Amino acid sequence: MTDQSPPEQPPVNLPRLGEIGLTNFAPYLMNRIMGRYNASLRDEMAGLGLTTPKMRALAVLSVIEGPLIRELSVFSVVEQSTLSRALDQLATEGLIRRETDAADSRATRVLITEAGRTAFETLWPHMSEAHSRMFRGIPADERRAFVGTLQKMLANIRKHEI
Amino acid sequence: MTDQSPPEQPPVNLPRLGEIGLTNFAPYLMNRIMGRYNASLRDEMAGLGLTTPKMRALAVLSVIEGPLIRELSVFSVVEQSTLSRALDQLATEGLIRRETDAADSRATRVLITEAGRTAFETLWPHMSEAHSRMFRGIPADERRAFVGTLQKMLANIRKHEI
DNA sequence: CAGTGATATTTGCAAACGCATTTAATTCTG
DNA sequence: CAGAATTAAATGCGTTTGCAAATATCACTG
Repeated sequence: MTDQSPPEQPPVNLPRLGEIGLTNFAPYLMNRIMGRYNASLRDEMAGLGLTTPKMRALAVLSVIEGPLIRELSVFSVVEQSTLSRALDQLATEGLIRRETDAADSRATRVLITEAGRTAFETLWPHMSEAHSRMFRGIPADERRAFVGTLQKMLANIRKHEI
Repeated sequence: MTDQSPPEQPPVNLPRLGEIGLTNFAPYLMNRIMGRYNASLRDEMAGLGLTTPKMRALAVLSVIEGPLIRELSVFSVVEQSTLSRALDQLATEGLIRRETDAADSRATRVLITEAGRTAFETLWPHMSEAHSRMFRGIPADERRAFVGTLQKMLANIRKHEI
């Protein structure tokens, strides 16, 4: 696998990570912030018998009605086989139910149950609080700009996604 | 542990996630973007025999000289026991070496080797490219503002950290 | 419309993970 | 300064993860 046609970039010297500095490198900062955010929710989730994949599925399902599992996998950022097993558990606990798609019997749609909504609503205040903590002291217009940039970034990376 | 003095917020009705909308909720967007970013690096890393924790450790070590394992755990956003085992592998492969701290013989400092630097430098162009892709079409001043906000956010959540 | 290739989901399995505990060393306290 | 409490790192162990393969269904092609 020899790289036989380098796109347009001439072999310029890339700035090194050390020159940029860790704390100026957006992916590093984002990983670090999200690591903390996710960790801060884990305790709360554990108390509700939820894991990160289960919680993410519930969160998406609280907003999107009856997606296919493959779609849910993208939206919830959970690998599909992991999601499949998370859904097994959620179904056993009565928080979601699976329903074969009417038009394509290979496909499965996922529906949140009332119990599922309730579970997510129990968790939501904690997510909301973690969110507020993260943005503490950051003015509304800066928050808006930040989210706007995130949306552009998502558009950039989802080119070949859903 | 009863919350005995709610800060300033009266028990207002929290806006629901559905009202905010997934794609306006920063943590969701950040998780989704970083999920893609990390996944896009995984193939490259696999080819080099690296996993996410190993890569993160190397990345930090390429910038920070000889941190304690506990510090490296925070900087690299890898759980300490996971990091301990990742370092075992990196040491076996000759990419880092551990050195007992001179002043405290409980503690261990981690040093990157030349081979480690080389390995990271092989990966760096791909990280850099994933970074560029993420920010494609976003002007420099918007990027700067974005990173500025991230830095504030990190400061908010690291209150009780390093 | 049989056969080949794609697509949706699940499952087998080995590796990775993270919590809790252990081991080792340091610091604090009376 | 002995003993208790704390801190750093490693390890035991059950669970989770994610890749690859299997299963089931659908779409396309000659």
